[in-house]
Amino acid sequence: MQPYVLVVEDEDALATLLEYNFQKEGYEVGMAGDGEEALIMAAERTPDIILMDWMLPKLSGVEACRRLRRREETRNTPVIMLTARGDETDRITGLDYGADDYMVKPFSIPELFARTRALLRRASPSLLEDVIRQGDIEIDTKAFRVKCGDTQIHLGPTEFRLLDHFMRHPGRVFSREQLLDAVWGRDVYVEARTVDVHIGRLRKALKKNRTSDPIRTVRSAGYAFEIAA
Amino acid sequence: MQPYVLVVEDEDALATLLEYNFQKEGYEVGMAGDGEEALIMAAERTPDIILMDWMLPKLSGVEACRRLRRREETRNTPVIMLTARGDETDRITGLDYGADDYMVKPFSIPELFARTRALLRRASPSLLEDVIRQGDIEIDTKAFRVKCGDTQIHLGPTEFRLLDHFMRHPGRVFSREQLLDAVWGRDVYVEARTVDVHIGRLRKALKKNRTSDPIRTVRSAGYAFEIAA
DNA sequence: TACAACTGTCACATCATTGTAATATTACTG
DNA sequence: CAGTAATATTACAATGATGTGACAGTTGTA
Repeated sequence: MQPYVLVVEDEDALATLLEYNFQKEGYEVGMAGDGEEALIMAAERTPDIILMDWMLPKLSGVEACRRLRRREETRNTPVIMLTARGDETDRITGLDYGADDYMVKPFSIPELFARTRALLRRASPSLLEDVIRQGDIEIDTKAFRVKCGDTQIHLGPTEFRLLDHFMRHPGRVFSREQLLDAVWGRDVYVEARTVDVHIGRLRKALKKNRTSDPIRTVRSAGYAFEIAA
Repeated sequence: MQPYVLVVEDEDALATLLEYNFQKEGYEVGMAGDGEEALIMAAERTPDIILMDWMLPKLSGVEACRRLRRREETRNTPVIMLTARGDETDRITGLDYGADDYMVKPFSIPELFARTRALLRRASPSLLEDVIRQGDIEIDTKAFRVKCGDTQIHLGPTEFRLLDHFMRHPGRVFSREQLLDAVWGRDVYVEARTVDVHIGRLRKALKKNRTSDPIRTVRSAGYAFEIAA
């Protein structure tokens, strides 16, 4: 689905500019104003990529970066540093503080997009993919279409997101709670059993054009998506 | 048709920037990192235009350019040279090495677009055609005319721009907000639901001469344009 | 000024989607 | 094989999103 970018920037004008542009570009955007907040937000929901100011209140960008690297979930999350001209340029260019790329302010937004995409492509290619295929099932996230074999099938929004999530993580088992988080959203209060119903709806929709069921029920654990080999 | 542009640039940052911007502008983009690769890629698929760095590994831009000129397919392919300030400026201005235009880094992307279009217009005008066709629907963006089958139909300005935007991005789903941005303009304050009304008007106008509705409603996501296959 | 074309907004009808609870079915345990 | 826990299925009411007609304001033109 949409990549989730965490923007850590204390300067309001730039923060708003980045938020606006990344949203427009189709990213989900989280905003943090200082290093501590950044760590908290990154813990709540692992970002797909992080843009971090070099100079931050409370906890500098470099230090925040280091701490992110110590956590399992964010160990490999790409980080782009945003630096003002002159911020210890030597060390920055060395990229030896744990960031994956850096940009010197003022920078061009398109170039930032370009680098963001480059890093995302490396770290989680499936996020940038518009068309995902698993066996004979294919979804186009730009066109919101699902093909099973060579016939289109129709899914409701929730079923579509559910299938999208499954197809980006084939084989992996997700608990109902994980699915609620990933597909419904963090702050949505919905019964866990509701997942069953949507799984059922998705299965029904897919069943029309195929014999085998690509969704495996893992008793007392959750569900997984896999195309029989 | 999308023009196919071959970008030959070894500096990663610039290469990515160019790739990104040209894709965004609606070009198909091929990337090569040095002169040899450029020749191979140009042989595989003849580009409509080439952007070539002056200084390249293995085979300089000038030499690559000469060799392209020797091949039948690429003899008349326009080439824009990208030069760093100071790269033998005298000769470059002479354009006696076979390129059709040149730009000195750092250059502005919009200007590069402008020159690219200018060269394309000269070399293969049909690529910049003002007429867009999808199935039996055809619009002439210069003359502001719309044909459905072989009868003219009349659209208001907003509906025309809406259709124009849809036809340039067939299949893709746009949210109301994206449509407002693209069709109404970024800083126009208009209710999102207004899009619905114009979609309705566009549908009504198109319906007169065709049975199927080319605009697909994607619930909770937006609208997409597509001609049934 | 009167008129026509166009636009944006609202109100209301309609329909798809959703979450839940109730019920049926299945898989595991001993 | 019975008993139990977990999952599947169904039905349904509430919700939310979309389609549509009407209307008033605007603009440009005869």
